[in-house]
Amino acid sequence: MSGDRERTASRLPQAERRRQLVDAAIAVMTRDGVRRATTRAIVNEAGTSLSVFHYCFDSKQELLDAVIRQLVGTTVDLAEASFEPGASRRELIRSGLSAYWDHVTSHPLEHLLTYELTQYCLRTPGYADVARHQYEHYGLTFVAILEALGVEGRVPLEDVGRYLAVVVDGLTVDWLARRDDGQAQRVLDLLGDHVEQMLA
Amino acid sequence: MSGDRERTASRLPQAERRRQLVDAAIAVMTRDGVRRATTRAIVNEAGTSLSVFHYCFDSKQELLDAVIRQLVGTTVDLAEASFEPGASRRELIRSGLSAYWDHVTSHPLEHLLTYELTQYCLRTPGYADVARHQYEHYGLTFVAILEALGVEGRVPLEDVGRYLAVVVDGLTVDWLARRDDGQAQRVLDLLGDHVEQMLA
DNA sequence: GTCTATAGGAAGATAGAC
DNA sequence: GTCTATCTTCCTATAGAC
Repeated sequence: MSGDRERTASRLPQAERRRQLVDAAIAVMTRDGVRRATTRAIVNEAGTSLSVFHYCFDSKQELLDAVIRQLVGTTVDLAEASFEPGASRRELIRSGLSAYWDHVTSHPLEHLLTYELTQYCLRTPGYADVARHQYEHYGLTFVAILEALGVEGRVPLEDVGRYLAVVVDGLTVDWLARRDDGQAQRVLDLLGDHVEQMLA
Repeated sequence: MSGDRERTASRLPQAERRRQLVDAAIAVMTRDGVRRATTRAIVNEAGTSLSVFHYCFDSKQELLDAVIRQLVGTTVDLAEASFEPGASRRELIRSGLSAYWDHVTSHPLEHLLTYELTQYCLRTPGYADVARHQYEHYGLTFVAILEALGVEGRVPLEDVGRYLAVVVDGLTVDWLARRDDGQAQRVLDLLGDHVEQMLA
């Protein structure tokens, strides 16, 4: 009897509560921004109370750590999932950039959130390394994709991958501010050209 | 008598107090981040009191408006000042990028602040247009520089300028997070190559 | 494990004397 | 114009009953 999972929306195991609160935090942060993601707003989103929160997390900082850990991996996975091997190299890079860009334009607030968290880390003592690793990952992910394609050009892949990451990142910020789809597409086309040249 | 400017560090004209408070706000925001720039921290930096603050500004939001207005122009001016006409086109673009990059690496917190303010605008209802204009300016500034150089290539200058702005912006974020001077330089070199190609 | 109630502090903004 | 003192609100975190 005592081992039964009671699904009465209360008395959940701690691990599950933590997941629930992390998801709620991400939902609030995505929708309203980091600034407005107070513990009250988060527990309200999760449908629990302040004391449940502090039963699962010692502090808000501890929740933020969990949120960042969960989110940093997401963008990397997205990039990897966007570049499916298959067609010619030229087509592959274009379709990969296109798939990635579709995600940006259809989930703008999620991408805005990653920038907010990056800056939070850059402004919070002891969190600079988190931002560093995050951006290290971005570049290395593109390098890994290029390696998986078996390409090799006159420019070191390390730099081509970084170049890709930098342009995509800069274009995302620009698009979030201006929402100019047409010019974003033209910049992506130019980027595709340049990547191809570097790999030629 | 009554018209004399008394320089006793108090009883300054309102306009001067406002400038003083805006400068103090920028100093605090640059050093400690937007999050920690409370009105108390700002008036402390300026050496005044809370009531002086609210005598000059109706609200903190009004101060923020003044701060943003003052800062948006700065980056634009910086880009324009970096690209001095003179040498050959190739040399000019490289030296311009180099001068701009010198400013980024020697004033990292100032550039970090501009990103913080952009995100603040993107997350604050009614301020989306401020971020839009800010990024509009960045691209147009590079376009104006290219036009002043008298160049004209197969790619529309509008897109080349935007491409420049996007890459420089993305690279700045990347460098703020990773501080990899060597790779930043290599990305800038690649950017120089690509710009040249677009103008060829 | 979850609840209500509250401590304790920091934020933006204001009042009124000088 | 500037001062000290205070109001109000909202935050994170805790206490203690159930």
